[in-house]
Amino acid sequence: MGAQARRPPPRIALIDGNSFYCACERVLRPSLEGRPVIVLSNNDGCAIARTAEAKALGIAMGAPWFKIQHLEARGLIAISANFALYGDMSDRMMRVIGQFSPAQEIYSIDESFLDLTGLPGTGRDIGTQIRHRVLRWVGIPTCVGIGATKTLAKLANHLAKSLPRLQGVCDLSGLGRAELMRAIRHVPIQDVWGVGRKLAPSLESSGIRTAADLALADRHVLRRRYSIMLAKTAQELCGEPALDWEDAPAPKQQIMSTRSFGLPVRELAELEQAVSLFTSRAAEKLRLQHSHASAVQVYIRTSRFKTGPWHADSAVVPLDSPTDSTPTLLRAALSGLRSVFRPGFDYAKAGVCLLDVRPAVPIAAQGELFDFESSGDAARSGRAMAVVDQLNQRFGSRMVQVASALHEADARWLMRQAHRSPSYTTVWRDVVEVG
DNA sequence: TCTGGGGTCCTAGGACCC
DNA sequence: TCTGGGGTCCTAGGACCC
Repeated sequence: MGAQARRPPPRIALIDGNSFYCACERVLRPSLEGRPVIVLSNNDGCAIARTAEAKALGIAMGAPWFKIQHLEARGLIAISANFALYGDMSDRMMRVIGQFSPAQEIYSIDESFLDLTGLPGTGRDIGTQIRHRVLRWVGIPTCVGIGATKTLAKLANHLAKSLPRLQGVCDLSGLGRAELMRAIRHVPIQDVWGVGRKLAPSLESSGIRTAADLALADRHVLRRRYSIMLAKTAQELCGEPALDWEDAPAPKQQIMSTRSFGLPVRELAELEQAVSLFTSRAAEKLRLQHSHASAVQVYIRTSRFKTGPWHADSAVVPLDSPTDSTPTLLRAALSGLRSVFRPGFDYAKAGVCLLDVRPAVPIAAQGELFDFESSGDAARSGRAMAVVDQLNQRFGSRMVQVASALHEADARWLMRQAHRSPSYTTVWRDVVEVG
């Protein structure tokens, strides 16, 4: 028990970028500093990131662009999303954060957990150092929340963001139970990680209105009336870990590629083009993680927002054996598409989802026993796919495509990106000019 | 004209078996 | 043939996350 008692208390940090996508744009265009900026989703549909100045204009997360466009007159700057840039900036930021601890879990493009347990220095000191280094080396402003569990780290991060006097760092680790409850008793229940827009009203009607209320609620009742996840959240809010630590990202179990269209699509031929492109993108992701899929799902749908004839359907096409071959996946996707397509509708969106994704096993160990001929095909197909992926990586992502996807420039269904900024860090011809 | 995309996990319910 | 219970597996759908 003696050794046990001296073990340092758990200390988990959550570091995330403030208005991350906007911050990435600002790194390369310093003139955006101090101005209201938003980043628009694919298709310039809605706001998916907002600077503090944009929030001050009253712009909500997810606000449709056509409803807020008039704010351009008041200085609002809108930028079409550039996910290649954000991914690149994310890699740099995560590497710098990873210098502070050997145990890092990258949770999303702009969020990273870091295990600070046993490291020298107070949480506040380490958090402040992280913020300064990321800002100086990468140019991204961050906030740091620290707690005994992941859920408390998330909550502390939320406090660090909302209380200016904390200067971007909030450390809830090392607090006694009573102090901890005092610290979280003003946090509304809907701000707790794992409580969303459906759960919040339901909990409120049972008298659970704050994070502290949830922490103190009866876990058996939570388990019975809601779910095991909510019971775990309550446990974590008390400082008792209930969620696992994931050092390496688990391979995806499903892989999607889907887009809304820039213009309504009526013709099967155009949908085939789009579905072909989505399938080849998804297949690339599949091969990147060295996996095979056993089924392909295709879906199409008309607009959720327009009145008029409505149609949405999806089909799952099982494959004879798991594969990563674009042509095989494509045949399945297109047959699925033909089975759900109905003429006479204005389709607004389509998507492809690879299902039952598992790590690839050696060709000899899969498929039909004694099926030498198809094994040979699989080997040839594997080599061809590797060449296609190499060419695409080297010369640009659409260099080599299945013929039915055609050239993007010919596709009228492609998304709008009216506010696109150059891909400074990822495309040579866009490398920033000094001026 | 104009409302994102990509994921995970849990649960309920049905099919099937003994 | 009917009834019942217990168990597993699978799938669809919901809720949540960023």
